[in-house]
Amino acid sequence: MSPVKPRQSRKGNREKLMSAALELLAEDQSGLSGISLRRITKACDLSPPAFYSHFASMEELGLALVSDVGATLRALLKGVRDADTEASVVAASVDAAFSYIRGNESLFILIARERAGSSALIRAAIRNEVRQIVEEMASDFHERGLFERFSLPEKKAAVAAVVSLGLALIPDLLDLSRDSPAEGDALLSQFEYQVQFILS
Amino acid sequence: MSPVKPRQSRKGNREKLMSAALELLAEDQSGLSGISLRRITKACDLSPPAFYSHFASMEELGLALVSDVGATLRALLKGVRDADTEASVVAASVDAAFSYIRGNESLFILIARERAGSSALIRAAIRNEVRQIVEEMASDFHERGLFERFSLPEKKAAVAAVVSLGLALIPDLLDLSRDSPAEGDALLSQFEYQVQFILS
DNA sequence: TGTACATCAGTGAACGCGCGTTCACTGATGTAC
DNA sequence: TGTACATCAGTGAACGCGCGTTCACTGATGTAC
Repeated sequence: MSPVKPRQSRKGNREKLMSAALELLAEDQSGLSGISLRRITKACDLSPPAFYSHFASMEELGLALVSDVGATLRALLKGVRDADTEASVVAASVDAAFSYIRGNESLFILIARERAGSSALIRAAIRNEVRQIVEEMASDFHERGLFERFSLPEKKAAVAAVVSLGLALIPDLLDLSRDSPAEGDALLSQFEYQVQFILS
Repeated sequence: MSPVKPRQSRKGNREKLMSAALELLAEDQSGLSGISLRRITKACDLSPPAFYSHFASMEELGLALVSDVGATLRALLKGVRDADTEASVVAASVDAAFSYIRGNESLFILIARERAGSSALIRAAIRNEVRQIVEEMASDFHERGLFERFSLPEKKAAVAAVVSLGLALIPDLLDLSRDSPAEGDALLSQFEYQVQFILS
């Protein structure tokens, strides 16, 4: 009966802010520049100024999110690369990446959207994460003698192409499969064609 | 000496609004959701409410811009397809598209950014323009007997891949070549590799 | 273990700002007579 | 050609709103004694 006193807790609020931002990002479909500091703090039951105890700006929060996603995705892809025929590596990577995407849509909405988004710093951070993933995969293939018909720079170009196509696929996939799963499937099978073309 | 009376002119203001929006979009790098109705009208020496004489909302202006860019680009690519060997068609299309991009950066910043942007309607419109371009090019190749090792759906997938990679290239190219032309060139030559891979 | 203290993540109130949108209006433009 | 008129793209003033950010402050938390 007494009015609820919201009792300030001081643990894990940085993480709460980050995941609230991700949720808002997915709910709205507005990009980082469309969700406000005030909405994020409200979603965490914090006062607006509390934000500044953890981040100097929304951009800094965005950078933190990008670095999280990059680390997670890199770990995921590394784990999947123990297959040792070309076909199985490709299939496993694509499968893993996409099932992860399905389960963590909001992370990828962030990446896909901010890759061409409004903050130059965030664009650069995403570019770096992607480049890192591409370099790791290409070197890995190189060392393990896969795709030997490609030189190392060719391997990088090929992996970069697949990753870029995959990223570009995300917004379309989310949009289309919302009201027509069939169109989503068509998109996916077109993607499979494209991967085949690239990896000869 | 007398204070300038801004004399309302009633001609071509719709177009002025559209090109002011494009300019702001390129100056800022903030996406459609980052430029305001008020800034657009101010750039045209119009009062804010004048906007509503031409568009019901910013989104409607965005749709008009997308349709303009699509029409222009389609015309451009059609003009370039009279080359009749595979290599020359590819080279001419890539050249034409990229020199056009260099000269009309703001149009492509719009497309590249709003492709994954905040308005579902605009994303759908861009998807349609891109799809149309892809279909036209693929059918055209088909009729003229180019790339016969590909079936029609394969041709579409291949063209779609090239276009998608090209669009994804734009923000990176603009960002990187700003302070390091060398990196921009590296990106372009990687793109050439990728086009070769896809078209076997 | 208990107490004093420093730290610093939290608070609410307040600010000025630019925003989209409405309203009643004005006067330039093109058309009909 | 000149005049009366309808249309409708323009105007300035006003609105309420959510925003980021500042400020002086409070009180939970962990550490040193």
